[in-house]
Amino acid sequence: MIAGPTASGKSALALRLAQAAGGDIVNADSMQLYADLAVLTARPTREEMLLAPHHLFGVADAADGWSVGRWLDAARAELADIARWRRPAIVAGGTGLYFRALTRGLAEIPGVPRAVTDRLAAEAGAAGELALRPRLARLDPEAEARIARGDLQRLLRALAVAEHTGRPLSAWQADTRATLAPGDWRGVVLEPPREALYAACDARLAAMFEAGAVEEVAALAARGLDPALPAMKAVGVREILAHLEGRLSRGEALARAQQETRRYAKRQLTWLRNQTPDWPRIAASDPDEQWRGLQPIVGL
RNA sequence: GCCUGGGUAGCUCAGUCGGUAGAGCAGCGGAUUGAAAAUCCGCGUGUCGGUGGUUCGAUUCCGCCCCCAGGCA
Repeated sequence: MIAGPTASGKSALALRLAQAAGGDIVNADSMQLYADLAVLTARPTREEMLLAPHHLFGVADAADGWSVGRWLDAARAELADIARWRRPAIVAGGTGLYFRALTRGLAEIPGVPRAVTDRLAAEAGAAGELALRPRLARLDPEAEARIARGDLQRLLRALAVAEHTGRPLSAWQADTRATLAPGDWRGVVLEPPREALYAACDARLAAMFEAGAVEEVAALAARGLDPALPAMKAVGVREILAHLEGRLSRGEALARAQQETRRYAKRQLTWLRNQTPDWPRIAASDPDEQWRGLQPIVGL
């Protein structure tokens, strides 16, 4: 498993490893899932994907919002398939929660119907967070205590699960078992110096604009999808949309998208630092150095 | 050269009737179990341009110097 912030070099390293080890690459990035966003999510190109088998890249439609659970099911199926061919699987991506679901597991909670979440969201809009908190405190005091004030997303999720399943979210979550056996995998984190990483983020966003990111978002916008869908919230979509609507110049949109990317990279670093402290680190930002750092870890 | 205004956090600025300073943005730290590129919480990070003087004490008052902007020559 190769984790790391955006623009740290995961894809290139995964490809190199796949070629050297005869392995398959499985995507662990929540946005590279969507077919509509090839440029803006820095998805591997067609040429790169021909160099080794790639799985779960661009397999979802933006109109269809995926979730950790859906990804986990798909990833398990792909991993089982790859194992059948006795090939090594290389899971690479930037979504920390996906790695967590794979290594530490994800609670098996029954799906909550759309009607329930819609109703709760409407209630939150009308009554506000403060009105819903006492309700959650009664149904799931543990979750209520844990969820920070203002975090409406988690509050509604906990409430939805408790009300719909009749069992507190914290109870479901306490049930979690690891998806993969501890000895079956190894993880590594790419952790380039902050300054180099931010420079790479900036350069890549500029390249994306040159490579058609604006046109890509224009096509996505033309579909008229629900702005609440995950794909509509990818970094850069919002900024480019503002540009297309004339609220930002192209240069301003680029600058803001670069800034949002840097912030995103920082959040990823925070996650990895605290959630995967036991995974070995590769601090280099140069691809060759990263490869040399990876070899002893995977025994090549 | 003269006049005026201004040099305070990375940036734009506020402020201190003399008791070592605070906003926004940027930045940093943290949380993270079906939206996770999401969502949320927390934190000022300073030779107050330099140098002398007055003072118990100067970023604040005074002198000189440097820099920036505008005006007059």
